[in-house]
Amino acid sequence: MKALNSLACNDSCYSKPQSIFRHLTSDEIQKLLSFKETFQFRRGNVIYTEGSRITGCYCISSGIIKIYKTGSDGKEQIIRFAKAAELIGFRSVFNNEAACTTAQVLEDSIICYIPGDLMVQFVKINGNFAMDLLQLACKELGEANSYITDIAQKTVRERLAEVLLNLKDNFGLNQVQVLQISLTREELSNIVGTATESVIRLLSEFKDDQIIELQGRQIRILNTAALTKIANL
Amino acid sequence: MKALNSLACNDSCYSKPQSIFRHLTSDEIQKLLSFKETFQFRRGNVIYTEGSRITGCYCISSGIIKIYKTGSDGKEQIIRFAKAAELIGFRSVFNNEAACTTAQVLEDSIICYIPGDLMVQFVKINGNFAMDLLQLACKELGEANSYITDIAQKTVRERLAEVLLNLKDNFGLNQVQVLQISLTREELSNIVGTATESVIRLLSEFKDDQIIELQGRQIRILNTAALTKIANL
DNA sequence: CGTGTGATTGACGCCTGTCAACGTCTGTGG
DNA sequence: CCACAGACGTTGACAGGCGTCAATCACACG
Repeated sequence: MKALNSLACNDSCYSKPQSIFRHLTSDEIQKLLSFKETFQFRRGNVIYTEGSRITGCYCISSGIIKIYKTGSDGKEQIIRFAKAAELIGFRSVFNNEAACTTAQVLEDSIICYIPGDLMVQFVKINGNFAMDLLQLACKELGEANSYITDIAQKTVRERLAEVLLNLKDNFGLNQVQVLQISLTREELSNIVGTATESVIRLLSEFKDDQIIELQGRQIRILNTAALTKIANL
Repeated sequence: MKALNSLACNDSCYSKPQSIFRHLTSDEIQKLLSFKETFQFRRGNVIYTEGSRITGCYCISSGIIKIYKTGSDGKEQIIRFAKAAELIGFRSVFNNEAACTTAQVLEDSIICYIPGDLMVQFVKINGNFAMDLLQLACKELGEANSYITDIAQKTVRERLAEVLLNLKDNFGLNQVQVLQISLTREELSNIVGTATESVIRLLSEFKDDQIIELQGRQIRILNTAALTKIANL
């Protein structure tokens, strides 16, 4: 992890229309700029660890982060990913609790740290910002609820298909239909909630059925419709 | 469902220290009182249905509500319960989306309806209220994340033990250690995320091991320590 | 008393987790 | 330049947890 001059963070944190900070006034933006710190992280770096106290939120300027919980037997469960312009760590800040997840860098990232008391201050004085944060929390809550239902009721096969579709929606495909996120088989299994071997076997089946192509960690999606059908959406 | 004179709702909605409305000013409380409507619901009544538009939140004055999602094969997945002084429906209101869950009455309830635009208005003008709501959403988010990890990684046996412990913490035991919430075996299975028959078999095993006693839907918890051990917490 | 809902038990088999062995690739150090 | 270690991926064997189907029982209610 390396501290950077704040200017190194492009303005994706606060000026883009989908930014969580879009409703701050220009005075508040100035304050944000003067307090935030920008860091560079490399693959594998841990931003915060489950159980640790965190004193602020992190806004992703670039890169990809995985957010996971560690189960009682030590196995990771990936809860979600975060990419550019997304905010992480706010749950612990607002609840004033230790982090309940670990945030680890999947692809080299530039990340802005925003002190928690500043976030709280903005919530209290800027109703529109409060609404945006509330909406963000509620959006994640809705996604979590769907996730619970899926994991509880669907087979591993269905869930893997759904995960591939979600990754496609979140990270897109390149010109040759390859998923624009690189995950190990183990990480895939930690999203689906299954054993690594099961993921490998199912991916092979999908390949045999010409639904996907595999080349190391590159996954080329050939037949979205088939995946949708398998996912039982 | 029967409309009641507002006075029929005791003041648990807004005056108790743990109420979500505890930080409203007296002016705002007056406004809340003039806009809220109070209804009586009976077991089985549906407060709102997945997919429907809801125009406000509901604050439980008394009774117990189950919140569930319906999976693609029609099976219910119970996400959580709500009891006195708890707020439901706020996710849809703030995100301005259709409800993603169904709320159904388990035990006869008195419930206050609060128009959504009033909630939004309070969030925007009262920073402390906004913080409380944000904390509520974040608290549920943290619980949902734990739930995801448990369902993904634990066995049905572990999850059932954990569910019994959670029910004990949420609804308590009476003088003779009987859980103070009455659920069908199917509802239990819809929390755990398993088949009804599996719940029945595991409950019988717990009974054989003298961990619980069963009498119809009454579950008497004899050995909390054993449950904790089984739950692998 | 018939009907319906919920609870229970047994039989059966498949999905899926676990264990083990082996192959592949990359980076490191001698 | 090669050997080796270590991480990751793959495949096979195997068992058992758990879902499904079916039959029966218990109980409440009109």
